Amino acid sequence: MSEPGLACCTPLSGTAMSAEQAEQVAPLLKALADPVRLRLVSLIASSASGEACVCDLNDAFDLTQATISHHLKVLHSAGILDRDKRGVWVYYAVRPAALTAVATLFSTAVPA
Amino acid sequence: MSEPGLACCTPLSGTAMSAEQAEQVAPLLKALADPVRLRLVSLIASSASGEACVCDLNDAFDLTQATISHHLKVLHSAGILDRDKRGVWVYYAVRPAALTAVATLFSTAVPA
DNA sequence: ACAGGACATCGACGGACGTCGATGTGTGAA
DNA sequence: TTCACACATCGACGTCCGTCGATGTCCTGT
Repeated sequence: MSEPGLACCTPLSGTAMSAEQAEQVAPLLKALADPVRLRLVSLIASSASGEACVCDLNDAFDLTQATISHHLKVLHSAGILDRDKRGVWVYYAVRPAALTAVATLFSTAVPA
Repeated sequence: MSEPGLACCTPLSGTAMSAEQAEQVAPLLKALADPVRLRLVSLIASSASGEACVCDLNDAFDLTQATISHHLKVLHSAGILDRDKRGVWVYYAVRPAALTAVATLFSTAVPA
């Protein structure tokens, strides 16, 4: 780490994101930072009923059912998807609060 | 992959995100899906002049200068940060288009 | 009770990621 | 020219991630 001998530029004024806040938001972004999971969320969100069962999601990808189940588990654990077992089938729905949280984060981050 | 023998639910109507679009947006989110990089962007964005030099950013973390330089390179390669070498020091600035792209992505993804 | 289907879990594999110490590169001052 | 400094790059290490095949669990007909 460099010593604070001389000031070369502005001292980063204003209230930036705290370390705790960053550690809290990063997992949410990490869950979305995957092409497959991004398409999964998009597919579910663009569905007419706002939800989708795993059987349809499986057919939309050239991936194993185990892999899709894994991705859905990641999205569910991150609080992005709601899980609802109805009989034999399992329906996933997008939790709007999670996505709007990300949207507001980046819309308020840049004041321009 | 399951055979489309019987329709169990809605066929995922509406225009969802394409595979190419997902492959294009995912790296941008992956670059932001890290607590350190999130704080870096936040620090630069909340700076009074809208930019920050690496020397100040180094002091804000308990990490090696090599690690900070690596994170800045990732953010720069993803098109999130602009790099401007001015004499001995290097200044990084947030590219607003990248952040607003993410914001609009998630604000339009959920129609509610 | 039994069989079959829908989905989750497990264990394993290859590759990518975050971090570090060491070294390289370019700039300004003495 | 020589030195010190700011920053980038390199090589290496441990860990996490995406994907798979195999297996387990739960539900529903028959």
